[in-house]
Amino acid sequence: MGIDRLDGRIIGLLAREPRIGVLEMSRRLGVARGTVQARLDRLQSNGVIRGFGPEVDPAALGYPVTAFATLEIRQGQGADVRAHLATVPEVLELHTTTGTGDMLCRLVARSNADLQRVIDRVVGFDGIVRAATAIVMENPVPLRIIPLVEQAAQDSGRRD
Amino acid sequence: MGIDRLDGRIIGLLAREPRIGVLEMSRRLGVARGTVQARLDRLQSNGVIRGFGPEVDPAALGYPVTAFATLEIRQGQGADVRAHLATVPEVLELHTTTGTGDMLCRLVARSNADLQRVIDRVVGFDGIVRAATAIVMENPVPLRIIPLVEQAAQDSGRRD
DNA sequence: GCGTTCACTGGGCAACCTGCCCAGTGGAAC
DNA sequence: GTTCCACTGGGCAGGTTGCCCAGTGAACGC
Repeated sequence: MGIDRLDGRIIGLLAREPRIGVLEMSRRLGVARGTVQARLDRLQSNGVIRGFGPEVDPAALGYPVTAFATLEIRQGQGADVRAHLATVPEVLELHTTTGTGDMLCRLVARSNADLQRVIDRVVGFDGIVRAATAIVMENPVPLRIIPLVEQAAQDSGRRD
Repeated sequence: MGIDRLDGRIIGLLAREPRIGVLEMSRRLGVARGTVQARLDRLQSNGVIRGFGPEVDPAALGYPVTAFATLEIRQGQGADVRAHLATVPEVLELHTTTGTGDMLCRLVARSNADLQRVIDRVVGFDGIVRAATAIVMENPVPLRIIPLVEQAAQDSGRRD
């Protein structure tokens, strides 16, 4: 567990120019191609790099509205609620949490009006007692990982 | 705006096998290579596909704890708070929202104890009045987009 | 000290894919 | 009917990948 500075630079390069290729990376980093290849293999088998899936923008797909819903679940209904929410395409992610609610989910919708439909579908299930929804207005910091990668690379002066 | 079924299948293929390449995709989808290439170009210039950055797992990086913090901001301090939070590597994303809080941010930390340090750093800023934190226990639905893509592809029988 | 292990280097090879080009076809819109 | 557009199927040079190898140097255990 943990990454060193070279790993950090590899991830940084990939994040900035995803289509860059192993050869070009080795040139930029000043190391042999085999080294970059080996590092990449290790990062992937480590699970540090989970994959290279396309980043799809829900807004461009016609779903410009994002919201977070805090759900309160009836005792013992957790599994059913999870299964139900997994069937709703507009539910982009779901977490179970400590705190006031029991679950937190990220929703998208075609419009504010459409959000009502989505929420109705989400809460239209027996195990859900209450839902509190917060609509996202701005997204000053979009989901990012580079600063954390750099932090992690700094923290460990280790080789692997 | 919007995608058709072929676009949906292209995104689906890419999501399942990100390293697949245009040629192999064209074979699987039974269309000409140029078609897939043109579709991909369009999806990217449309902004539907934002990129192909590596998906990095914070847990594998040594940050297994995730939390969501709802922040209450002093009037007129929004911009300063945004700038402050952007400098904290453990802040993975930040949204301004309607509802009880003014902002919602996703945090990671090395441990529950470390989370205290992160929260201290987050709220150790003048413009933040109050913070409510919910620690994530489980993540039954990890961030996903495919179901929504399929929904969007269904909805439009359109060519583009 | 001494041998082993491991990561990295720098090189080479065939196979494959990319980016780019082209002419031809079929359907839809005007 | 004409034009426009997406798609097809083909070809080409250049670059990249995946794989292999021997040699080097540093760290480790004995």
